[in-house]
Amino acid sequence: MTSKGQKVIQQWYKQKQWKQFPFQKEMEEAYLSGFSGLLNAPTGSGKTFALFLPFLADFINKYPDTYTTQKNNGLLMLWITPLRALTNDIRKAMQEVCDDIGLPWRIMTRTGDTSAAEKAALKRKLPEVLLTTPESLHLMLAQKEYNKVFKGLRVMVCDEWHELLGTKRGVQVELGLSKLKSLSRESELESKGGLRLQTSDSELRIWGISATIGNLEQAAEVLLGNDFSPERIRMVRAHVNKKLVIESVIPPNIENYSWAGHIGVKLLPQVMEIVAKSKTTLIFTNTRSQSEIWYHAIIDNYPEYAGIMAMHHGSLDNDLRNWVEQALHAEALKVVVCTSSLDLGVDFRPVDTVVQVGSPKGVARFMQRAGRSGHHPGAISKAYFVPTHSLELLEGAALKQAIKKGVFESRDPMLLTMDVLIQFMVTLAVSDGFRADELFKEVKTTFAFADLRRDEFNQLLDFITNGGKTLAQYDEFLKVEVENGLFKVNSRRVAMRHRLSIGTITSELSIRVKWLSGGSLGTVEESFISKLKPGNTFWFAGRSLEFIKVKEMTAYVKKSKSTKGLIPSWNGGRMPLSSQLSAVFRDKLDEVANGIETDIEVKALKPLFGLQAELSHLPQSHEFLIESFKSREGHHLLFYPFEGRLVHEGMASLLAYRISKIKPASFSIAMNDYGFELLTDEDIPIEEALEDADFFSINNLIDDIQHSLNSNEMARRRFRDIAHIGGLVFTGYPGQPVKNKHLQASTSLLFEVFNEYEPDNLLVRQAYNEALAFQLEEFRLRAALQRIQTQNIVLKVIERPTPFAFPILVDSLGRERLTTETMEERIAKMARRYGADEVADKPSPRSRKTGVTRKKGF
DNA sequence: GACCTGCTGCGGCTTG
Repeated sequence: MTSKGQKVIQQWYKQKQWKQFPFQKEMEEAYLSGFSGLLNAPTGSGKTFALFLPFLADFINKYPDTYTTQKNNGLLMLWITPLRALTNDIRKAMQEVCDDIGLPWRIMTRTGDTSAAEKAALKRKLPEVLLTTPESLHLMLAQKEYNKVFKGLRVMVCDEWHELLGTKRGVQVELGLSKLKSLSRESELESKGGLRLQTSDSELRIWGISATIGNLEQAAEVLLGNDFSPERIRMVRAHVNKKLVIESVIPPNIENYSWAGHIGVKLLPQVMEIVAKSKTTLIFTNTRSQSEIWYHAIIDNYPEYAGIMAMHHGSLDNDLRNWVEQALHAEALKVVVCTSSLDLGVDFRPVDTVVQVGSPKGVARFMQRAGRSGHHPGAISKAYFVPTHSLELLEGAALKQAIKKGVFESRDPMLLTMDVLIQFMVTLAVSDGFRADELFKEVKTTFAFADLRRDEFNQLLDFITNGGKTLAQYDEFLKVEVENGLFKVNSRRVAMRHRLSIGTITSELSIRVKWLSGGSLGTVEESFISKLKPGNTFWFAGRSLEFIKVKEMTAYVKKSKSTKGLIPSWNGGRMPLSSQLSAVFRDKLDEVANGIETDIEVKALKPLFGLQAELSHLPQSHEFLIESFKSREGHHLLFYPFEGRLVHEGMASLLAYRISKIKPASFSIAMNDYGFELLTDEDIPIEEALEDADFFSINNLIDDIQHSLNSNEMARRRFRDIAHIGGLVFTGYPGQPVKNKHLQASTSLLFEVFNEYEPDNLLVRQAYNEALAFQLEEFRLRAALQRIQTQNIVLKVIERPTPFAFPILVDSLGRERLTTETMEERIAKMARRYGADEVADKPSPRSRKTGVTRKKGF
């Protein structure tokens, strides 16, 4: 039997001359039967309509009168997206449907872009559907009488949930939802009449929309929370078979292609051939600096592209980025060089080709990017993989295989992030206040805080009211007052400061680059600008700029004619090769070692692998290769776990520590995504170390790690963000930021104080846990060690660097130094080498070049 | 024989 609502929708489809999406029926059935759940569908598959239309049908069925007589008030649907830009597009699409079927609804957005007038209008009369971001949702929860806004809510949708899951923004969504769920239950009890006639179906429904990830079931669990019974949950899968063609660009002369490097401009001619025969191409690079370099290289060598080429990355001014996006839409551009900044967002129909320069580091990321091309239903996505060094070409083969086998990375949800919870508690205290028992119960329904203990919760309560054990004497930290059991912020100043700092995204302070004549180009880092002298030229935003002066965090520039100049680099996150892609990469390597040569990438790499076998060994899956050689610089040991650079970093420090227990030594450490190197100026007793069954063991792992690297420093860095999110430091009023150094110093000081006087402080504990989980990838490190223990160790003494070793030896910038020797021993050793007088001024050439200090990030 | 990495995302304006 077809309901009235369904009929209206079907008519709409007919009017549009659209076919129903294949998963539309299933989605409709699930929604109309009152389920909550997760819709697994890629972007561009019509997922917005798939959810919005059943929602409309459901409404029309239940309130046919309202549908025709416009008698409706209040928010019915809340739609959360991770991107401001998405809200506008979706709003338009929804409004069109409503207008088409004659439903007099208002669809509105509420983000940081929303003007004060619009916000006022929103308050005066609530729209039926509101599109927003996690941050804006929390800002609404920080308003007085927010319960009135949300009490009639029927459905919450979280779009692009895979993007938020696994982040603190995701936890923010979980917490916000828990509040809305409990509001819905309250109003259910109160409601008599109005729109909430039938209690049975008035319960809040929650739907997530997610691209395919490795843990979809868990994604649904996290979104819905622990109080959702499984029989009310549905998973709807779109099964949209998007045709994807992947091609690796093979360097013409593989013998001469560089063994190391990350830029890849050597293959510019091949890439430009692809660009020439495509309509519109996106060239994805891994770093902002790399996109500047590529843009520069294209303009230099293919000047005819001036005017039809653009660049897009996160440090460019918003106006510029918006212009690029519009120009893409309008088919005014032939090629855009970009970073992940174009991973998501508005659909760019004209794009028919995607080029990925360098390793995409993960299967999902590559799929996402490839999907930016051929965005019409039924169109083919075409993606090219461009290796930046020889061995990386094998990743091309691995990517193809992973996609064929349907391997996807998981997004692990974050747990017990106390900083986010503190912020949420103060948010509620700022608006209408909260009661401890009720809030504890609500918070426990979230996946993130399912294991939160009451004593921990009490610690947080104490923290926001009394500053905890440590900060009790500072007024600054006494934010929340308790009146008759109600936790509430009474100070207007505290409330305002809190609203100013809602959110979980923290960022480094940067220098804005502006023309002398006004107009902003974007931002660069302070460290880059400090390298420049007035009159120097640098390249940024695709232009040659002359640096004039710095004033109030702004670098002023004017146009330069010089074709040479520094290109800025930015310090961003370090993405390791994902464990899934690493695993397929090892499989491919095993095929190579067994002489299987079906992939064109493997065929092309034959000379390289031949040389590796000749100079050393090609490890099969049951083997673990270690290479050892001596040079002027000292004794080198190279290990190849193929587990991504973060794991290698931890493993390198760990093994260095374990070796140094046999014989004290100072190690220099270098690593890439495939392996790592230990270097010391004395003989390393590696055979002896390998005989010890505990060398690769996970016994005492945490202990040994804490001895081997500066976990304090790692936690301190993590603590900076935590303190920020937890509201322990104030970053200043908009437009007049607190100087970064002050912020750095005060979080550092707080960390010291806590560490010393309150080591069980929840935020400090969180800092150590985060360092372990995200900086060291402890879980993966364990798994890798366990795997290695089952493998046969193949130790090869080599004469000269192998194709495997070379890129690591080159990767000296990430070199770290681990010292277990006493200072006297080191001085004595250097004295023996240089003669006593010179010791003080002459470090070894290697360490001068690479720096003894740890790289930023640690 | 030859090199030199590190992404994205949001929000807020006036008080002490």
